Amino acid sequence: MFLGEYRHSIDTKKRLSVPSKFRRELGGSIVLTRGLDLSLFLYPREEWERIAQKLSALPAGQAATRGFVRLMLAGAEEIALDVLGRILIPEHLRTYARLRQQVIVTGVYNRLEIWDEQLWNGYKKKVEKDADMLAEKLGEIGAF
Amino acid sequence: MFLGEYRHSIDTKKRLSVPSKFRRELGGSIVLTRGLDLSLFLYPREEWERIAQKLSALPAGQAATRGFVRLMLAGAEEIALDVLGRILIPEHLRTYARLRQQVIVTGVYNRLEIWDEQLWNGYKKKVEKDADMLAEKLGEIGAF
DNA sequence: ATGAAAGTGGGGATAAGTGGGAAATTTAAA
DNA sequence: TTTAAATTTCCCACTTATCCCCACTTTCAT
Repeated sequence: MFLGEYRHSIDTKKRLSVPSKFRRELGGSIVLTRGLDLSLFLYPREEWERIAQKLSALPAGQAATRGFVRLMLAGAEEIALDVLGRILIPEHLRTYARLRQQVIVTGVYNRLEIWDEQLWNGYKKKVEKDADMLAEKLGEIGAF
Repeated sequence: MFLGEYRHSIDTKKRLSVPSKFRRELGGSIVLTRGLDLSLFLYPREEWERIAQKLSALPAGQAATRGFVRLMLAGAEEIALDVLGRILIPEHLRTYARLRQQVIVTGVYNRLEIWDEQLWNGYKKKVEKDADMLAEKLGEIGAF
């Protein structure tokens, strides 16, 4: 399980160090994808294959579903860590997530998320505001 | 599994580089076909044969189905990569997909898609608008 | 304080994408 | 049938991006 929040920077060559704590669990084969809320998701390959299989099994007849599947699959990239544990972030994904130099890498259960630092801070603030409501929901599902 | 999004250009001789990442998996024998939503599909030969078989197995009773199947099968061309990994796009397919100079080549699970850049950008925007619905879908299938 | 590990930065080799000339082939026209 | 035009194929060259390697700095733990 991935846990923790790290502040890293993207260098002039579009490289980003994956926090060393995560590298072992990620394994050698990694998939970087378009995530939710303007973030990117990083999965170990096996985990991603589970998702890709489900996506590809959705009915291709409906235009909306087709578009969705297309966006998710085309928005994914199989990438590799370089010798020093860095990844190269493709242009279209960097654009999608509005990544600038400072980014946040967080562990979220079965994946990592990559956020632009400012978006992350804004998102956190917004979520904290809703904390009370969230607490209620959590109670409902029997957490805590 | 084909994944990713690449921006390439068609040169004055109607040639298009296939992203090198895809070449190995495509193999030597390739089929280029009229796709859905004004794109072209590119399949490894074996994969295409599977699909052609499915298409031809559809009930031919309904005129609409018959027409669709005919269009898909008739629009297919077997093509080859040149020494540098480029394909030559036949006139009628280039016209169908409205390809200009800048095109996007995407990996979508078992095929590649070729889009005119502007059409692709417009399509992405349209699909992204439905992000909320998409997120719900994601929850439904247990992805993420 | 010291050593080891992690993050950051950059030079240079290699590969990929792009463009164009010229030979070879095909098509059309005379 | 021959000639001319157009298209395709093969080849080579240029530019840009990616990969590999090394080195410096910072952080953390001993």
